[in-house]
Amino acid sequence: MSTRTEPGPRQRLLDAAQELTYRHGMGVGVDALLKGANVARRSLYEHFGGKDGLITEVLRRSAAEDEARYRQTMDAAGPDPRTRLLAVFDRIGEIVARDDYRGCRYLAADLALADPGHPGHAVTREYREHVTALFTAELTRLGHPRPAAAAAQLLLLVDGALAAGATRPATDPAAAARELAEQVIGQAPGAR
Amino acid sequence: MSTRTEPGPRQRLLDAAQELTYRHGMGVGVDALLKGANVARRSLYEHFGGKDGLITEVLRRSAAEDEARYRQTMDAAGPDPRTRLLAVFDRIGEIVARDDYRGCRYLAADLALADPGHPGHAVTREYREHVTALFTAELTRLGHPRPAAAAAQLLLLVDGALAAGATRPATDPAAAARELAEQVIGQAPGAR
DNA sequence: ACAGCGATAGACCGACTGTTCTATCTACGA
DNA sequence: TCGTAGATAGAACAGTCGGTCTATCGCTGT
Repeated sequence: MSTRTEPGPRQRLLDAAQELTYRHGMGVGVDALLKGANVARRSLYEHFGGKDGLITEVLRRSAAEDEARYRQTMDAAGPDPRTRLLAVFDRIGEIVARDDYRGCRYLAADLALADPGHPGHAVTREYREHVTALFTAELTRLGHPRPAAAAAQLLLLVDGALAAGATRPATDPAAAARELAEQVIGQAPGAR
Repeated sequence: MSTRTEPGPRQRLLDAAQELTYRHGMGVGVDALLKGANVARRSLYEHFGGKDGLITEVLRRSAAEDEARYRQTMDAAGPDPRTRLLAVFDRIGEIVARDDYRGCRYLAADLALADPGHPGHAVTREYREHVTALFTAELTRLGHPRPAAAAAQLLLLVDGALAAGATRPATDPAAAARELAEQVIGQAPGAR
């Protein structure tokens, strides 16, 4: 088994690609990825079969990370579903406020990957389903009359906040989304 | 002056680029644009100075068209500001339902045009300001207590609906956004 | 009739795309 | 100690990118 050693080429490649594809879009050149990871050209094709394979793997890893972040954000907010859901929007507020925020990686990927058959699309689709399921679970626990529909509305607010955060960050879109989220959640029986 | 004649190379180029950049993203090649417009290579550089110039001009024209469409959608909905604003979301519902819908052109442009100094960004920014102003005007007429903030929320809902429409059209995101828009608008004194 | 202008077709450019290849180096296990 | 696997550097591939250039065609106004 791997004794804790310095990250191998595969790991370095994923790290570099994760950052570079976000910062400069999916159009970054292979050369830039290799230089960023300090990795030989051959290693890329050995480990991922090509640029598309690398991108897909990056999306997969990012999705897993972000999904985990959603969970831990909600867990850190305590047991109340209402608080847990609103914490997501507070978190988004922090994210879009960072000056290195460049928009939602998954939306950008879907818009940039022209080929509808690109395996990356399946990853982003699944990611959104997982997040929706996360929301739905909280809303169900809350006794919301339409948990699925409300979860879709929350995801729409997330999308909107992330998009608005990329194009007009000064307007604090996460706060605006949070207000609306309160109303979505507030339809539950225990509403104040 | 120009007697009504067949559209010249400049017009053809704009038309073709408007469609191709939307369908295939900003990454479409110059050759594809030329072939799509049936125009000589030289004409592009004569009229627009290069691909970036063409793209910027396409964004400018699209923005003017879409802004006009917002106005006419609202005008067709009658004089009541509430009805006029909600009509926007009904219209968005039709747009995202079309099977050739490929997402919001302006968001895609901002995400794809990596260089923050690209003149296209100024166009999209101005476009969003105009639409926001349109919303603000209606909300003000309605006596909304926070017309600017509410307009920002409506634009966030528009962004969210357009983004969701691109990634999961089956969920009827425009309807979900419309519900929330009603609540935004409903904060005005004349609320039912 | 002819000059001039706008458009056309298409060769050509260097730079860069993703990919394949050879050759060399290094570390680990038998 | 030697062989092998994995990594390295880098040449080379065909293809495409955006952009420049030459040459020719066709229309218009004088």
